[in-house]
Amino acid sequence: MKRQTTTIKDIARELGISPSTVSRALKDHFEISEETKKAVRRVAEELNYQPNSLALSLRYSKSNTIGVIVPEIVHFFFSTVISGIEDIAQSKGYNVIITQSNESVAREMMNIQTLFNNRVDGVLVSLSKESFDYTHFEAMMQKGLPIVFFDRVPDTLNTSKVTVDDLLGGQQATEHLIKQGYKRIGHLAGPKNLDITNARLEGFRKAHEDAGLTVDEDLIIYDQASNEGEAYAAAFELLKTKKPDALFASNDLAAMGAIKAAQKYGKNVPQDFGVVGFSNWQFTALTNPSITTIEQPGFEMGQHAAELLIKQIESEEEEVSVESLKLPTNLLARDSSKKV
Amino acid sequence: MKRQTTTIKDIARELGISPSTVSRALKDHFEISEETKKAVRRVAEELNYQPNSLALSLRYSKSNTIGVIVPEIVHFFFSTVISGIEDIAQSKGYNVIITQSNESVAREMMNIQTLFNNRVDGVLVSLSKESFDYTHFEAMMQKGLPIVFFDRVPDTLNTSKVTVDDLLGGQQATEHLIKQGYKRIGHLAGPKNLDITNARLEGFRKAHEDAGLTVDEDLIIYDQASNEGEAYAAAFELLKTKKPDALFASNDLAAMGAIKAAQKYGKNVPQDFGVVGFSNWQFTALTNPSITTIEQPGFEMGQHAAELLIKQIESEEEEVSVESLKLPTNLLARDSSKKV
DNA sequence: ATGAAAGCGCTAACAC
DNA sequence: GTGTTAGCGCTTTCAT
Repeated sequence: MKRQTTTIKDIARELGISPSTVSRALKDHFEISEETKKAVRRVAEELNYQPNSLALSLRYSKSNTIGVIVPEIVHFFFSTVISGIEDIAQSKGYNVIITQSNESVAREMMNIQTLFNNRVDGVLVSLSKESFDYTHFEAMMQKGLPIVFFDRVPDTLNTSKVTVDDLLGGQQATEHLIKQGYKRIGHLAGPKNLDITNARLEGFRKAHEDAGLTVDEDLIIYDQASNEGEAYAAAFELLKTKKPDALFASNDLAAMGAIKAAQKYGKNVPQDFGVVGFSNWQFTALTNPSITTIEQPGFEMGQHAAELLIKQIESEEEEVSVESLKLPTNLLARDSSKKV
Repeated sequence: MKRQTTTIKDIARELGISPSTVSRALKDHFEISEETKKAVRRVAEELNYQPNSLALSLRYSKSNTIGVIVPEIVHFFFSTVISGIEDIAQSKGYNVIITQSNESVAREMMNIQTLFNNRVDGVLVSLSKESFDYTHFEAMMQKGLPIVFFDRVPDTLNTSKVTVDDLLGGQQATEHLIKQGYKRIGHLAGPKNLDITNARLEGFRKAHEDAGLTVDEDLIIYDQASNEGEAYAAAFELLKTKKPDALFASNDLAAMGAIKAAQKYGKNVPQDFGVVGFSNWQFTALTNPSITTIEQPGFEMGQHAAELLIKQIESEEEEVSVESLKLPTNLLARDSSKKV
């Protein structure tokens, strides 16, 4: 079925004037007589005229669309970010095209290419887990495509990024446990080579330092936190050999493992054993009242990333400004005071 | 920063031929000499030519983009549907623009208008809770915009719809409980005026009938299932007065309420009290091992909806074909056999 | 086998 | 104050 549309020409013909006059009248151009303007507006209304954005995009070489590449949409954190992106985009008159990499670099490369070909004005990217090489993004940026990264950002690329303040988060989490009276806090950390692992650990150390405590290095376990089972085993072993009185888990699955290990070990969580976990998955926070959660501000991240990108798109500067934002985390505390 | 692009003209200039020849060569037109084609392809490759999709869209009045309106993106079910939509769209060369209504009709009307103005080729819609009037969609459809509804569909509009087979789901859920040995099954139903409420109830009755059981109407509670607290109260009251041995909850929050009420009442779930709940939120299924869940096939729904829409978009017919699909639900059974 | 020209819908410099 | 024209990038009819 053919779509019926009225164009500027239709209005012009109707009124016996030229298309350019109509165009100007619709934009309230100062050289057009009030009379003509009124007439044009009336007819436009009558015929239910809607400007053709495709024509505009072509004319201005600007699509007013931004692209997004996320590892997966079906993920609480990323869909929250998308929501934040939508929020800003909408308010600034941009459409949002969502694509997902499914954690594959190949898909990621396809996506960025597709988005570029579809003339998006800029792209927001959170890297797939496989992405250690960023040349496909670099190439696009060199072609003049503005890209802002969020959450999972490239370490080397000189570009705008929005991330979570992991140091602060690590500190908040640890402080919380210390405040509850816990002193021997185990740490189920991520892989040693990851920036976030180290930032969170730094926060962990800082909190200890601030409280006048020393960190027992034996209580830090690296790279055993990628799933619940692994974390469970690591936590149980830790409990047996090093007797921590609380656990800091680097993600929510690890936190689940930690809790189960503590319970298995005879601990009462959260009454006599504290667990705090980073989460971008919301499940822990919502469903497990025993875990104190460090919440990642997804919506705000989306907002900030979109704002940065649009600023870059609309900037006249030849030289792109590079900004790095670190958003504060949020502590969702549970009542888990250690019984003294 | 200006975006550099090579156009067909650049290739033409480079080779000293006309743009139209280049265009034809690139489409492997039979009247172009093999020699020219080769040269064109070579230069296109060299200059990294990418067709301008905006120009194409304008030329063909087809954007190869479909719009989506969901109540909210941050919702397991809807993000799953979106994922399914992406899947099909991608494979058929369509972009997807996502918008959310945030459960407001006003936003919904804005969204459909925006999408229309942005020349999407068709739209997939799941209605907001506020939407009982569908004239804004009807108007668009009359203008020739293909629309396919999914999950929350309009009852009156004559249009393609994709939904879940609630009757089957209700039946599956009930059968499951009956098979476990439960005989007095309470039913926390939705509002009486909703189609899904009645379909699920019908399945509930059918399962009873098939098993030679009669339904005790007193065990059916309407419209007290919209949140956990409400459901809890209703379930507790039901337990006290009507002594059911199992509960069928019309959604996952209600299921949570039902479980808590049963536990409060001294029941052991799932050992001596069965609970089954519909879920499009996944939380129950993933996190509460006591609830048997009727899963709604989100991904498949997205796929089917997108397929239907694209078929409609690409159909040459003047008359749009209206199809209604009901997708089978999936029972995620838990081990909750009644101890006999 | 290839080129010139018109047009998708809109805008803006340049007429008058 | 309004019309004419050219052009955004591409395709396609009509010439040659």
